[in-house]
Amino acid sequence: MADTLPKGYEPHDVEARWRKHWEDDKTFTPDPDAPGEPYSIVIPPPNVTGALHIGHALNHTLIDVLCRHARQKGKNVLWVPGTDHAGIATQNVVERALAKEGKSRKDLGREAFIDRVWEWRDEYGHRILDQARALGDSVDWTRLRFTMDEGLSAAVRKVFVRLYNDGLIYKGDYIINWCSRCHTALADDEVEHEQSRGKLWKVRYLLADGSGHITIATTRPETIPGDTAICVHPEDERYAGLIGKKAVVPVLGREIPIIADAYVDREFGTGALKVTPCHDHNDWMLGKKHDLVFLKAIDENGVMTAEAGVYQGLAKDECRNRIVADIEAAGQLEGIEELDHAVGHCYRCHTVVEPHVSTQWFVAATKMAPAARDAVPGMTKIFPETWLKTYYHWLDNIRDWCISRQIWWGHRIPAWNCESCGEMVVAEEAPAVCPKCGGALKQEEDVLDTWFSSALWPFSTMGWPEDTKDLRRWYPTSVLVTGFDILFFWVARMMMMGIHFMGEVPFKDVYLHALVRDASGRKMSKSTGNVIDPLAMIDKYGCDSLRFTLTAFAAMGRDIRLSEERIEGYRHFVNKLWNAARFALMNLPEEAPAPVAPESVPGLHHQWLLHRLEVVKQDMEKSLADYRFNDAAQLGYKFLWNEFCDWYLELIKPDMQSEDPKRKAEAQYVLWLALRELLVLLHPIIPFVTAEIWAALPVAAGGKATDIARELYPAARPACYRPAEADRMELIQGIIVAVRTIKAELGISPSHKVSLMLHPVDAAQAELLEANSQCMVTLARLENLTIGTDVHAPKASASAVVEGCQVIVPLKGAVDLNGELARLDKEIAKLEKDVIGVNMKLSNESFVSRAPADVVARERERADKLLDAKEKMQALRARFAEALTEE
RNA sequence: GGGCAGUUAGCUCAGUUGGUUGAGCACCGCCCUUACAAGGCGGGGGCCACAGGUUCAAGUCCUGUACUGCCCA
Repeated sequence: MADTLPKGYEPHDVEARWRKHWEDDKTFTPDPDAPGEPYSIVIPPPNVTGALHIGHALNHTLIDVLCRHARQKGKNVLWVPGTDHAGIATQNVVERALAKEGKSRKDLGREAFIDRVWEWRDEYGHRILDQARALGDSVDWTRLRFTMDEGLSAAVRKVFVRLYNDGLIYKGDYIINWCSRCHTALADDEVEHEQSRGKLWKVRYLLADGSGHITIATTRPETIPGDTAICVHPEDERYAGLIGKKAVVPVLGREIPIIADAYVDREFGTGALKVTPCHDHNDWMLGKKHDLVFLKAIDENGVMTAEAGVYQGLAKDECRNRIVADIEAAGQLEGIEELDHAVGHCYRCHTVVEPHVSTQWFVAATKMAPAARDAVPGMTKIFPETWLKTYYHWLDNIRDWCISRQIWWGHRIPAWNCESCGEMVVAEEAPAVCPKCGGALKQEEDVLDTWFSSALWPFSTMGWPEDTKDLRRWYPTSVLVTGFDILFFWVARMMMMGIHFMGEVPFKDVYLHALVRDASGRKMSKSTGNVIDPLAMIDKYGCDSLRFTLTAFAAMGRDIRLSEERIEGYRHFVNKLWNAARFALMNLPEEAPAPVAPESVPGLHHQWLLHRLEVVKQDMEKSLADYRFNDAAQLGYKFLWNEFCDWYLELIKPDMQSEDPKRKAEAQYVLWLALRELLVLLHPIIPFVTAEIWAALPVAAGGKATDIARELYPAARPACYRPAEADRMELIQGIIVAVRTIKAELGISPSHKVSLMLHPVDAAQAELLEANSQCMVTLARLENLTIGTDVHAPKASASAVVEGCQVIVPLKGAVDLNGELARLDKEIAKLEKDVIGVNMKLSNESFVSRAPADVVARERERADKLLDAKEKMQALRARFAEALTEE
């Protein structure tokens, strides 16, 4: 058996083999008719053009941990994989490819272009999915979905038509965010505001009656040709006399009214605001309110329109330069100030976004938001809770959602306009002719926002609008796991759609994880060059190392600072497990050891280990139930390393060498049992290495190795929960550590065998020590051990006190006696400090009378122990000092 | 400008209802003890950002200050 596992863990082949096995075997394809409580998660669909980044790795790891654990709990688990079509991003990619051929999409025409995008999708669109496979995602690949699939597209059309008929979708002229590079409208939250240094120009507008001027401040002088009013605060005394007068737009010469509105911030600039209703969101609102003229001065390409007069045809930036120069020449430029202000950028291409008036389609989010709001936290809980306020704030201030995009790749809006009578028909399938006049129909050119189809993801992936088994079984989903950055884009919108169409929230829990940053806390980005590529990490350190690292750092509500060293560090953990398994295999029989009742195995070390295992089983389950991933990882880490490896494996070595077949068989059985359960506990986090070890462990004669991915979480074994035995074991461990410390601090080689004398507090302790003398001899490396209340410490002895038991190591040979004296003094000083601290508490009248009785009792007990230890140490020191002076 | 986090060992972070501050890495000793040197054993290192308050008791609850980060306008 010993040679079945190589000395160091080699993840490469192991991972490849298990990935293939799980997919071929359809291990993660659930049957809706199978028993078990349903548990489902839909993957946050990655962008089909994307490449797997570390954020995906975190997201998928956490979901996978939950899914694998849910399976272990006997649940019927569905994890749906898929991608979204990423309208703007994908179109950009294909347009760039076309540009290399010297063509534009217009050259191809709509249909040919869309065919071309599909070709691209078929060729490259599976890249990110293949990358996800590398992570070990336990998704059901047979249920793979894409937002442009026929079924999901039908769902989009149905939703659109129903919302339209319910008055929740409408078409109209509004000011929207326009990306002149992507050439499309964007939703409010698709605009990223960035702080940047700009200028504030102060410009004089002459009054039409020649009585003077009013000075406004603007950050965007190129919009001056679109001005249709000047607005001041109604209570601003500086301008009180000007309200109702007319001002003249510089250079253009148009007369515009001076109006008053409390919206104006008197402190900002000059307190006088120029109003450009077509080119600013707030000005749009003022324009509507005051019934102003709407003048479009900049077109959708960022070029000045005819309204801009002499500036017509100029790019807006060029216009800015020219108009500022002209104003200055006219003597109307009063000054220029530096100003930090937020500028909106397109979240896809980072071009500066232009507010723009145009005809668009909108979802009446204002009407749908309240239901989504009220469902939290009653129906859906958000973890961590700190995001609750943000969720509410966004929904409370939501504006209608602009869903039309002026691109071709996506779900084309299912609305047709009659070319004869102008009638508009909204329908799931294309009508043949105009139902009103029989005229020819033409479909809307625009497509829908990708997030519109993503919002349906929790039910469209399960087959809606058909009434499918999957939907009945798995909707609503159990939890949505995603980054907080798409709380609005996605989570809130799924809530609105789920509630409206399914009558039920789309998920019971939402777990928002943090962003992965680099070691110095910066966001990872290609341009900064600080990205950590998960695939490269997997290649280098193994998938389990990466997964364990991400899980161990996934503390709630905190960003993860990741560096390669961390992943490398956790590779050691994976290797540690591997080597523990190698040890087990070397010491286990060919076939599974004969079962014994674990609760009746003699041997304090077995009882201790089994007890600890019970505690860890419980704690880990609790951690995962609370989405405390880092705790779960930590529990596994410490148990494996600091208890199972550091102590238990060492403690059973003598058992394995034993001549007593019963003793050896018992140890083999407990080892086998505990290791198997430990593997199951760790499996959700590190699936590959645990699967490999599991398969290598001996099975009962004639039995076949099973797949750990199908194993159930180990059931509780209450009879093995024995805290009293664990405490006793800890005493033995304490004595072993005390001897090791004495050796280390006195410069005695660890391998040098010393004598040990133990003076126990009472007969019970004496008995316990006797019964466990062998493990002390082995682990503390003793040449002999004397136990008894009558042991007489030689004067020249190093000593310690553990749980009242005096630990005495007689010193001989060239040992640094002064060193021991210093060591004792240090120990005594420490004890003294603690004694004083506890006594201060206990002598405090109000502590004794007001603190709970159990707390006071605990402090009393502690005080007794400390005092006892201190007195014993002082006595031992006194003897030792005598020895020193005799020399 | 509004809101939300964070500030604990040299570094990165845990610390769930208030009840002796923990871990990993780094550091310093000593060890090739036949699972693992990607290892073992031992050790040092923290007035928990600052100032108040509540309490018998505060890293933990409250108020304020400073700095850092994020979101929204």
